[in-house]
Amino acid sequence: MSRETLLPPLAAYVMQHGLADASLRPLAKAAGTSDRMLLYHFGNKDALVAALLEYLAGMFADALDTAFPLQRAPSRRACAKTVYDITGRPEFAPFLRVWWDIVAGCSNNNAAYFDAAGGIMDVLLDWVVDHLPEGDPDPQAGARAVMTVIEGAQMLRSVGRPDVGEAGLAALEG
Amino acid sequence: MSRETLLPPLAAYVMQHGLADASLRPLAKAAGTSDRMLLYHFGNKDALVAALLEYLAGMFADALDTAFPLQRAPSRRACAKTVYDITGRPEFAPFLRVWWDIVAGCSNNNAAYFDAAGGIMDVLLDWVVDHLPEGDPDPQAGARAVMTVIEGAQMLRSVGRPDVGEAGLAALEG
DNA sequence: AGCGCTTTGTAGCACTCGCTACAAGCGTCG
DNA sequence: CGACGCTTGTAGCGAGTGCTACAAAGCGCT
Repeated sequence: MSRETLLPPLAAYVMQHGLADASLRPLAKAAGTSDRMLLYHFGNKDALVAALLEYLAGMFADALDTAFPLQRAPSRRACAKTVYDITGRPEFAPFLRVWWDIVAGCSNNNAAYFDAAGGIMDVLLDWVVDHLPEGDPDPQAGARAVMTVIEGAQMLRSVGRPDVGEAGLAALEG
Repeated sequence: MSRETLLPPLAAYVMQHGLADASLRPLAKAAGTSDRMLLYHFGNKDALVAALLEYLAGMFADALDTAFPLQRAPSRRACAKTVYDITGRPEFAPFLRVWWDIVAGCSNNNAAYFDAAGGIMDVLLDWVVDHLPEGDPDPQAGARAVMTVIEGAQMLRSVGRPDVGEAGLAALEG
């Protein structure tokens, strides 16, 4: 048993139950150990969560690449719509649940969450840049515009107002 | 002492400490009572939270109207930028902290949070409709586009990537 | 005054939380 | 073999959780 062995089942548990109320004993049970051992391997809960966040960010990046490989979108709007649709698929729901826990943690000034969130956004931003149309006049600005609309639409979908976000997606120019 | 007397100090406490880890005893202390009395007046914690969410939604609507009265924006983009700037002011930070707790709660299938979030989004949507330029060709669609970008930009600001969201705001057409 | 109702205080329940003290098992190496 | 260090189990601590049992105030009513 090591961190590397422990992280996958721990991440699976978090994806199913959310990050906010993941406590040591249930986590340990999910990974087939005891809270005692989690603390032995990670030091304390904060370090565990930090390791978990990093691992989950990697999982998210992999999942994105698997779900939507190399091809470029025909337009900014199409790129945004594609990401929106992909992340709306059931297999992405656990990621979003964790994501909103992370965002909430950021607003409560949790440094680890803040770092993780920034990293995840950077990964997603790069990913969008690489999937923008070939001839986009300003891929950096384009990716930012696309990201903003995607995230807004995802949030609105999460709170039960998908129509609002989808109208926002449709209004994206380019 | 009644619900109406209790709610303001309770809401103040939640705005300062977040909704996620607000427990009965600290809440009661903030309101000058005991956990025993909170349960007496509200029945149980879920009902307390539901009442609190409703009260906070009202506070948010009032705060919006106070911060940005009746005038209309010259463009959709300006309208979005104004809301973004207003909600970036320090006095709105507590609302956003609570807001992300609510969104996270929605992703965890908490019905009370879901209802509150939907209501708040509807209020904000109506507010945006009323502040769009006079001659907007399609205020409903416009407000939705504006909302999507605002929320995306707010989220990106909350996780430490304000530049991304602001580029998104700048790319809003109209 | 005495009754009944609403409001309040004290104390406690059973539980979970993160974390730790202590010791037993374990394989490795001298 | 024995001693050592890495890994693990058991048990528990002190604090906090939502909630409840019980009783005592305060109040208006007849």
